[in-house]
Amino acid sequence: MDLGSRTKSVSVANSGGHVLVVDDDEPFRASLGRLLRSMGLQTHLFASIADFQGAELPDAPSCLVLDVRLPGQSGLDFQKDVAAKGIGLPIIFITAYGDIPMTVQAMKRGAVEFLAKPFRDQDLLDAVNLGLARDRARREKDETQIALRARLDVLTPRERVILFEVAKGRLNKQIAADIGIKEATVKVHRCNMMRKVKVASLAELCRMVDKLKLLPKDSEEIS
Amino acid sequence: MDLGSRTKSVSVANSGGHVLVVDDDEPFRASLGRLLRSMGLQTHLFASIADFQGAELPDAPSCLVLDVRLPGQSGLDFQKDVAAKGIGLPIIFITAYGDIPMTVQAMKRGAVEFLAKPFRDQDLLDAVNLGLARDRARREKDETQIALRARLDVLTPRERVILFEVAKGRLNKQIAADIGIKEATVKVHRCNMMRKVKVASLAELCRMVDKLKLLPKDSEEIS
DNA sequence: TCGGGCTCTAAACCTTGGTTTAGGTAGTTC
DNA sequence: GAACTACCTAAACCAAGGTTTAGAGCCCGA
Repeated sequence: MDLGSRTKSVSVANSGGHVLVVDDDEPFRASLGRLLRSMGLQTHLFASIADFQGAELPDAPSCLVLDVRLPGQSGLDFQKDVAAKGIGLPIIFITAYGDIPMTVQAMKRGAVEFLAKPFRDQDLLDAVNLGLARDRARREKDETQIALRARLDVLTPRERVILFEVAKGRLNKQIAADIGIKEATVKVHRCNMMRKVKVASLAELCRMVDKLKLLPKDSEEIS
Repeated sequence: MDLGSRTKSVSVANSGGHVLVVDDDEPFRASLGRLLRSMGLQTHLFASIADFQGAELPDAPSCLVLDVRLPGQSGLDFQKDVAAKGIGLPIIFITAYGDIPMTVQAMKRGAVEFLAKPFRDQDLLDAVNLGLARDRARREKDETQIALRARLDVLTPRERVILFEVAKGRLNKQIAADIGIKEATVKVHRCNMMRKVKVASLAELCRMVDKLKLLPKDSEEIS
């Protein structure tokens, strides 16, 4: 990336977002910050991973622009840590001294982009857009999951049991026999459960439960 | 990869599979073939993409080992073609003259691995195993889809309509009003439909339909 | 053109689900 | 300990789903 001489011919298509930059090269970092801010993005600049870790993550769609070679921990190791911590922050790597194995490793672990310096401004902005789009999707999914769990939280233990049995397609009388109560009672629990989780049909209930179950799953689109 | 001097210390963990190698370097190609065959894999060696395209794809879990730089079409362009044709064959790239943008592009498009020559035999075998595993999963998914479609094929038009309405959670009487027939008739179609698609409960039906719907979707696991 | 097969239609009958009402028990608060 | 709350239990009644049987229309090959 050439410092200075930013042109307005580049474009972003997102509706705001935060970009977290970790790079120990101050002039480069500042230049990157100017570019990103000029596109209406909010920037958070860090000189090291330690600095980054000390900071609070914005509660908004974000992505991380990370130099591979950093003092202390390498960017690739940090990527692994971030993934292990369950923080699904999309990462864009930039590097002056990259090689192919490094690139492959980063991409395999889900990096959005791996850019070798020097790169075109637009390439970075495209990557940032893609990263922010992914983070938006991830955040949406997380929120959906939280909302689903909230709906389950209002259920009593019995109702919860019956929810899962019903979602499996078992009959009231089968459920009743399993847990040793009368079918009439199962019906009551079932009715209350359906009201509490706010579903009108068995079909809706099944879809709700299935969405809930595939929590660990995460489908990635390839551009 | 060093020609000759193959050791048995390398390992594969798959239960057979086909590896399609496209590389214009004959000695290298042959050496690769020996390595793969020594691990119990079936090999198909091609000197060019044209040769590969003339051949028939094995109807078994397979993966493609592709030199990036080939006479005529480049390996990367070929990857795009293969993907566009809907052939989900996992691709492992090998190259002597790779760079980072090339690597990133290949990985973004779903390549299993991108190996720079020289590489360790085990790295290639690991990649082949991963590729074969992915292809096995893909083939299984395809087969599931075909089986699901076969179950729908035995339905009459009316039954098909009612299947989707029922799976949406609509009541018999609502369906009846929509399509202008008596509720009694809907019940009959519904009953026949459930028997034909071999599901015992509405829950099963919903899951069947939902699996069917996410045909274009393909979740990729990151290693 | 006549039977045979397939589809759509529908009524009758039975099973299952859904809702209301209500009693019982345990824990909590005042 | 009385009142309150939350939960589990269950019967009674009504609504919806499931199954069987059967007739009407249609196309096709004998």
